[in-house]
Amino acid sequence: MDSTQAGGVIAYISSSSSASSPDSCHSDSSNSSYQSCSPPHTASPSRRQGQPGETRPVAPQSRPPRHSGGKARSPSAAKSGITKMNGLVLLCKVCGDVASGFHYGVHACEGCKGFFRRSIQQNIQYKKCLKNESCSIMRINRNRCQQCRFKKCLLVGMSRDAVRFGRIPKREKQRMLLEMQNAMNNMMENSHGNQPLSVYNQTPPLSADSPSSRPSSTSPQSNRSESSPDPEPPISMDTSSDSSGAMDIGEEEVIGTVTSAHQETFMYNQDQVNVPSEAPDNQGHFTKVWNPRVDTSSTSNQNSLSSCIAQVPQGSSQPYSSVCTIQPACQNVPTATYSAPTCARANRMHLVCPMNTSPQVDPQKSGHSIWEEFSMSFTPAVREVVEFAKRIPGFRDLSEHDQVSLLKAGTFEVLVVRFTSLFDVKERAVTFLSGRKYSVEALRSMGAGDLLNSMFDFTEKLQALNLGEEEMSLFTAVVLVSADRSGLENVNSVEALQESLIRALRSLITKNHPNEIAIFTKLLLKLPDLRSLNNMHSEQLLAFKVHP
Amino acid sequence: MDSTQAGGVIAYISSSSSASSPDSCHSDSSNSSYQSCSPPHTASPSRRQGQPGETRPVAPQSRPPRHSGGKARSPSAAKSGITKMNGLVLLCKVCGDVASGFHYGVHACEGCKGFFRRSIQQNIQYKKCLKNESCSIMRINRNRCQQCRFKKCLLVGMSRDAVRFGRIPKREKQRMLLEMQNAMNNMMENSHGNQPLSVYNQTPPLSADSPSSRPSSTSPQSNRSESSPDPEPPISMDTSSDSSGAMDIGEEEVIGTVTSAHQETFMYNQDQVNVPSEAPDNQGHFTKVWNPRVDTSSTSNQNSLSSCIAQVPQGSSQPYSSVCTIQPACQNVPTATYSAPTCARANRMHLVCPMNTSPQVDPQKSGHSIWEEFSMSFTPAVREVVEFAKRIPGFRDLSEHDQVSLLKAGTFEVLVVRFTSLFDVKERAVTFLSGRKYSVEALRSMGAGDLLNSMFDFTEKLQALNLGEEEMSLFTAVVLVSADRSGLENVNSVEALQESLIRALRSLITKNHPNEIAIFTKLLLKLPDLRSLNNMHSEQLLAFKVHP
DNA sequence: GAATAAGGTCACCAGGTCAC
DNA sequence: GTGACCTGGTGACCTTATTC
Ligand SMILES: [Zn+2]
Ligand SMILES: [Zn+2]
Ligand SMILES: [Zn+2]
Ligand SMILES: [Zn+2]
Repeated sequence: MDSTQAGGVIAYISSSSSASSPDSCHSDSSNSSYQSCSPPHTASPSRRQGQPGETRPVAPQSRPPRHSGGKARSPSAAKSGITKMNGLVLLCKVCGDVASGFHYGVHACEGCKGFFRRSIQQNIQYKKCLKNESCSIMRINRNRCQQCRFKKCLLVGMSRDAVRFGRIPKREKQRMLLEMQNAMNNMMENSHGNQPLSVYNQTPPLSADSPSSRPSSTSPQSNRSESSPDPEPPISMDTSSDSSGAMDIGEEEVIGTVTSAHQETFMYNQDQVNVPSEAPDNQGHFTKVWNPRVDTSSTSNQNSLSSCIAQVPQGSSQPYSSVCTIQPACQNVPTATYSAPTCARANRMHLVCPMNTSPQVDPQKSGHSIWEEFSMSFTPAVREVVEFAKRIPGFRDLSEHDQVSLLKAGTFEVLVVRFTSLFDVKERAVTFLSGRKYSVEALRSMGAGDLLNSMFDFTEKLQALNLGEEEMSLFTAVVLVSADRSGLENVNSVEALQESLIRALRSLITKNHPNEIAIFTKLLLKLPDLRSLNNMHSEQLLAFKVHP
Repeated sequence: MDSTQAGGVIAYISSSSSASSPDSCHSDSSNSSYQSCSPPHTASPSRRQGQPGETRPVAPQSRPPRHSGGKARSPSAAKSGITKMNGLVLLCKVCGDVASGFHYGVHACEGCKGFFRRSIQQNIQYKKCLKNESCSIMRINRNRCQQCRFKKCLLVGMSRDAVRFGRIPKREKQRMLLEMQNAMNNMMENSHGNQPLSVYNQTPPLSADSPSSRPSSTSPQSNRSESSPDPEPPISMDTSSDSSGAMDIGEEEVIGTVTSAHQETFMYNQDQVNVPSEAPDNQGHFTKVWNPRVDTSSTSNQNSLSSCIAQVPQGSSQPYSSVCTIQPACQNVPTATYSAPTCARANRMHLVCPMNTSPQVDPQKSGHSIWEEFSMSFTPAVREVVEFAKRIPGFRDLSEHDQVSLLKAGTFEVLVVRFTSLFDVKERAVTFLSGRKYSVEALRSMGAGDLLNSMFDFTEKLQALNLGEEEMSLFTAVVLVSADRSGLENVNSVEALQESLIRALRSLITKNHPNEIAIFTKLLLKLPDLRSLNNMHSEQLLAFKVHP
């Protein structure tokens, strides 16, 4: 977007004038009439500060397609003054960068101002445009074609005789304000409608200007970058540093315990992706059928959870709703898909869930039975999660209520993580319970929707981190204790538990990937993604229940 | 990454020889230490003065041409200008050689700059890599595989769109310096061991020496010298040292830019909680209705938004729905509360939203008008968020679609963070638009539900971290780019952007709270909480719309 | 005197050159 | 082809002039 060319108007800035409350803005700042807080140490002597927007890039990695790189910052307006009116930041009418004032008759950035000055001072004749003399002029490409830039300057009205000296006449200021208001109102009006983007390119409200505006052109694009693309500088600071280095004794234990808990309660993991050619319906009830291995370790778990958790799978439909969907039903074949309940390819709503037996619905079955079957299919996995939770050091010390709450809220997220191995990123396919593998496209055509896509994306990114077993285990534990906390009785203890697990995870990663501590950060950033998946899932499930 | 070359910064150069200290090279005025030194005797006859190495007329002190003599630098950079800051030599991000400047968006050496230029000019198709397309690119072998070299260029972010002309903004420079120093210190401290670039430098083990020493810098940190124009005589010696590591230059800029963007686009902050006793209607359109105080500042904002974002908010109704709720309507009084729509204390559903004018509903109004009024009330704040987003370095480089998507998904979260100051944790009360403060209990009795509680909890935790303005700003930016990604066109660019912001945030926190890096982790863990709040909010909003 | 813009300065770069 | 060097800009800041 970059709206760039918008006419001159633009950007909202804040200006608070009243300073009533001292507190926050500590910065010094101040000049009243201008904006609010200013940057902290501004030392600059005589300038007003305010930094304009600059944009800078920094982009980490790039993707080749469009050059990734980065974009660049916006230059102008640096700190000096940016012109604004009541909080509005004006943009350069030529290139869309932040304007530094009213130059040669139009609001323009320092760059365009200088460019225009030079152009008229020395009677420069720029060399001909290499294209059609209609290059778009935006901040990032304004230096690519002088002829077109100059043309644009003239087009928007820059002229030596359009200069205005001295302070802005009050009257004019008022008029401007008014215009802006109108523009804004318009904006809002249309905004009622919906189409997001369309509006986007349309014009600038602002009056007159924007002559040239073509649609704006070209494309937005590009990405930024500047500096740091790399995955992380060798040393660098970072999170890990805080720990002093050495790993805490307790941490080792936590790591070990969590890891074995994970391994012993997770049977659907990678190695089993050997498609079992057949494996017809497997579950009868659930347990018995689904997996032999449950026994030993899994089965026996009942302890504290048993009481609590036992209920999870069983009781209120709630548990299901919060947890359910994802799940491969049988031990070797995970499944995965997801579709919007609304799809109804098959003439009937159907949850194309990755953990389902199959993405298709048997038209014969009644809605109720489908739902039931579906619910049961993931029960085993849910139980595994519960078992896993119980073995997380400290988890059982939480109140039963909180244990249940966390499980209700977090099981789905844990399952998503656990089933990472079930998604074949390379082939972009997912294996279902039936043992069949379906390509994402196929699933989409069957009605799978956003959730599936999102899960795929998530899985892909997670797999890309190439975590080891221990890391996966710890991460899984973190995911669980980081589940939604609303309704918890004792948030603090959960937080404490979370902290210890996080610490262990960090140490582990620091140890295993000394040069890529960013992995830790990336993992933490997966948490919000999981939360989103959880929500999408809940919504679909709800819809599914309503319209089976 | 391979080579690791630290991200750009780094290597201290030794110039022992006396000659000039790097500083000396500096030019006058700014003392910033970043400059480029140029070759000694410049042979070129006619140049404009400003050339590097030369003495400039005006400058207070002329800098003697430093000349090479003694420095031993590695290869390239010989005489030409090497960019350095206080003795730190920047390295090419592609090959690790000494960088000659910031080219195509990244610090690069002359070789890589030229190589990249040729690559993009003629649309060169290099022949396929003979190995795995993963050749490491270092100074000594950079010419061995063109395909991989070009790939590396793109990877580190070189792009025509990332070009930056003109001088480096002072403020950024300063920041950069500071960070470098810090980074260096850190590096020294912890790492003994690794030294990436060791190669280049000789090294000094560093320590203590003050590298840059001299006027400014002696110690790591601090001091910016803003004004002093180089008090120092040209000579001196300097620095040598090595090191590496370090923060990327871009980070400083990112921090500065985001911080000012935040400050300048946030008017509802703290200080304004002064209740405006009156403030009659000022605006004529919606504005008028919703809140008197909107006037001036708020009203006028149309600009940028209008153009750019105008579009953002506008499009689908979505924006509102996804964003809406939280908001103080007027510029000085924030409001905040939230209730479950389901409550219906007043006999009618009502969204007790913190950003609403009041927790109560006027029984006279129609559901529709209430909804409308409500929607409008937060318009200004939403607009501010949009404006803020636009100024996040790199945000505008995303596709329009993705910009809109992120804003739709993340505005609510950003607002929750922004309005942290509106919640009075001590008294457990929230101020509404009307200027009245309501205790949580009162709100609950009016129907506020879980969302309010959760928001309160969130706010409390966030406030407890005691973040400074810069940190809050960066965090806010991170929140936005970490919004739900489903539906994005180009997840990778968003991710890259997120990474750069995260990196900046981490550096900032590391700098400000060297002993509490856990703060960084805690902040990241706030993201899933925000996601949950967002979902609760959406649900309520949906319910509200369905049953106004 | 404060605000505000034209112009000047000069730190910095994209590109072009041309010995290797 | 490569990359050290130049040339021709570019634009962040600053100084000076003008107007309210
Ligand atoms: Zn411009
Ligand atoms: Zn052109
Ligand atoms: Zn290089
Ligand atoms: Zn190669």
